[in-house]
Amino acid sequence: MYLHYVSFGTYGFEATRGQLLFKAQTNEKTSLHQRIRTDIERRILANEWPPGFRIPIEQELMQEYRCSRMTVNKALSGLVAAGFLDRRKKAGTFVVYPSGHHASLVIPDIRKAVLESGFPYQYRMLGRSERDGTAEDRERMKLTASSPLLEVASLHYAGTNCFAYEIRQICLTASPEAAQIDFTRVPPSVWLLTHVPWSNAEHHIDAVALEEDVAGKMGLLPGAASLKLRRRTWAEKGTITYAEQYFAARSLTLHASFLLQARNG
Amino acid sequence: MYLHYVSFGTYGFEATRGQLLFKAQTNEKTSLHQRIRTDIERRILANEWPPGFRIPIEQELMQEYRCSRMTVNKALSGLVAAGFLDRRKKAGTFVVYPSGHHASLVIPDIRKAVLESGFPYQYRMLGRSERDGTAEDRERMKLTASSPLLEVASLHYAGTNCFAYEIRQICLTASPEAAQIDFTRVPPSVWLLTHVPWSNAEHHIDAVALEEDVAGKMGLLPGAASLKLRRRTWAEKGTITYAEQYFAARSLTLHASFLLQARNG
DNA sequence: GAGTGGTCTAGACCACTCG
DNA sequence: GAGTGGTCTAGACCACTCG
Repeated sequence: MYLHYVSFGTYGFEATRGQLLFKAQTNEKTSLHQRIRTDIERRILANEWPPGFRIPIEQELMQEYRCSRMTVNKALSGLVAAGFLDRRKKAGTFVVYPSGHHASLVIPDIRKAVLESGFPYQYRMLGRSERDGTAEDRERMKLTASSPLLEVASLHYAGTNCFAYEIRQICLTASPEAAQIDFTRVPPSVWLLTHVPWSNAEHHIDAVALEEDVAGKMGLLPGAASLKLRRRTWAEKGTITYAEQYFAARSLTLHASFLLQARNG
Repeated sequence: MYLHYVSFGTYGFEATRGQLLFKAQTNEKTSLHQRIRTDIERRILANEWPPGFRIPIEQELMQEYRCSRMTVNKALSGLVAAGFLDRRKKAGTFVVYPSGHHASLVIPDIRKAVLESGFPYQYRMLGRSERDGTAEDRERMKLTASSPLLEVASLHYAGTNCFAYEIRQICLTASPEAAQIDFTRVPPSVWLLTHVPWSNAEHHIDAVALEEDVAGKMGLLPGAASLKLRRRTWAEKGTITYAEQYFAARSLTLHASFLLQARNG
């Protein structure tokens, strides 16, 4: 029964679908479960199977696509993970009602963002201090215990213009080696990325009017519009670092595209 | 060989791991492939298997976890989709070097965002017009052909404060019914969400200083900081709508959390 | 009770790509 | 050439939940 898709019949609706899928296969070398998934996704996006619609059960799809249950199941599981379908035992498989928008956001590396804008990148450390974490620090870093922190303030330039101001706290309990690093030469983000390679992050984005001290450091007027990014980064052992970055208005645009994942709920 | 995990031995490293996995199973009723996935993910996050590391081949993992190849494969495929692993035939399976940050962003429904802030929500349409799309419209809406557009400007209030100003174009070729809708009563976003339920979207986020006309409509001073969201929405047949939304500074914060999907690249 | 999905197995053939 | 992953099958047992 291998290469079963070659032996599709040529009459009836199911045969037609089979033919179409086979053509797609010869062109793109996609796997059968992938083609089934794409086909069902297309029906949903074209509103042929609208939200709330109960799609055929696995047994019927097995017949339509002439394949085993595991293959249909793989396609449907992907569509569940992608938020298109909801499956309930006994009840069946339903097209999800979309709610709100979810998107996949690329949080740019500042250096990369500057270079992509066509300007030379320059980094300058403004200040560095070690101190014990305050209650406020523990709150925003979600630390359970007090910890010494390393605080680094820095500026990032695109050519002669200030691109971003950054103030960052690094938890020295989680990353004691950070105390030894010369952050006048290496931006903390770069060192952290190579030092703590696998981590989770949580971001908050809003627009603010710059306060006088930050505006002064950035060479902008107080009250200037700025995109503010707050990021907490953590790994297995807890929070590693918390950073606040201020971008001059229009210097940075975040792009977020449609995200299949987590679309339901 | 069903319930094979009950019959794990009690000596040696593999047996120990089996025991741990079994315990997790009895507590949480998670499936075997899910437990394998979580276990490998933990090893990666704990840097036990650092970036670049070649993890054991499927045959070895089958032995370690005492299961079939399909089960191991399902776990590993999930980790590939999540961006943790990279698989190459003959070469093996490797832990990915993370590059940049990706996050899952929730794009809030304005009405929902206002109500969640604890204020009553109010909507007011400012203007409505039909016109032919200009070259600029076609550019930002990515329309291939000229089309009549419906343009709706509106304000969204949180209590007595302006929460957002929105200007939206709806492609009347894609959604001719929109011409008949009374948008003084229904916000376009609400009508579109129920009318065109499955669609894709692309967002751009930046901070701007409000220009005089927009600031005036929002009851703010010119130059005030604002989070600007541009969204293009499309489905099978092409672009449906393009919207620009201005949020008063600090009225809206976007939250983006770590996204496993698409972390590599 | 019975329909439906969730998961797992043992085995198979194959494609890719490293060396 | 050979190691490794990619995919698919046919069948099985089971859990959930609808009615």
